[in-house]
Amino acid sequence: MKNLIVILGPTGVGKTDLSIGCAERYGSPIISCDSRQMYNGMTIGTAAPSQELLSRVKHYFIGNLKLTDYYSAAMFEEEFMTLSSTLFKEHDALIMCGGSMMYIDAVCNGIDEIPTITDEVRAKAMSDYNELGLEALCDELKVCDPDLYNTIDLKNHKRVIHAIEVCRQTGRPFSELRTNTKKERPFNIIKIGLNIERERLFERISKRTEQMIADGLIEESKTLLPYRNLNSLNTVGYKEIFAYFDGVFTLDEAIEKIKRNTRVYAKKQLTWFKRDKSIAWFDPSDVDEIFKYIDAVVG
RNA sequence: GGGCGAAUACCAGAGUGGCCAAAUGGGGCAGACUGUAAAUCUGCUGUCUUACGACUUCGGUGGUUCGAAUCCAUCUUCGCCCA
Repeated sequence: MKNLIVILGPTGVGKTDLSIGCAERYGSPIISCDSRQMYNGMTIGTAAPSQELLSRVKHYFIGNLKLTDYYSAAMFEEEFMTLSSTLFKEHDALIMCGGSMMYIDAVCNGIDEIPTITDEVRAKAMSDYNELGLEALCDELKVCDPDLYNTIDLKNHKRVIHAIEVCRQTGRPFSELRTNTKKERPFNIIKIGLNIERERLFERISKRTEQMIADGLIEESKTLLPYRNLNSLNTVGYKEIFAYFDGVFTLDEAIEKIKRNTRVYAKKQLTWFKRDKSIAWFDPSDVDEIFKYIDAVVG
């Protein structure tokens, strides 16, 4: 049986360093699982692996998308499955590393088959939301998918809009498309969760943010400014700098906001991961212990 | 030395006799999550494990009042003004 070693954890905990060590030990490339590092041109702000690391170990899904590309967890699942089936021919173990919770789950558990929404349906739903309001969409959902209406977070417009899009496009209730089943994978999954004391994590986040500024985050943001309205740039690190360009924040304020929003993101990641009982947690500095744990499974 | 103004929960800041454990924002904490997820959304945030409940708060002290964060006296600190 092949093994997928998943290295996950909150942002800034030290996943990249460990992934390099693991990759070299198990002779695997690294399959990144980071929804923002996939975009080309966002390297400083997303703390993407350095050029040096990239040349040392083969990485997938780093800078492979254009800022304008549409992408989703389901697409990642599909691409991952294709890629891994190829790579497993030559490797017994593969390393996947990243903190995008939903992408990790899409790979490990699968995600239901839902048609990609067409531009027309999407635009119509968006304009309905803007003109008629969230309540109107909720009313529509109540009729076309009562089950979902009763369980969905009706205050979360993104979810409601998407539900409406699916119902309209398929002519069927969104909830019917949800199978609630975990997909079988042709490989074992070993989840290594990395975490450290919160205070230390926040300290690292703070330092890393300062480093990003020193490394040229502002210059990088300048080149990305024309794309600021794209979803890819709705990303911690860039939006705050854009606000600084706008004069909304001073630079210091923007930096503080980045640190704070990164902390919030890290906490959100931990909230998500906490639910997953299949994760084995380690301190990233306990490398020997981590290797021991993986060796016991991989053999 | 004299005059005026301010003091509110972690911070900022509303409230100027009962509807006030006290608006709002920030921050903090917790949570949700099946298609742009580093997104989006929710709850809690004086104490009492839970409260439709109880108890302690609005610089200190003392008073007025059935009732005070709100009124009076006085003290302390801070800011401004006249010396």
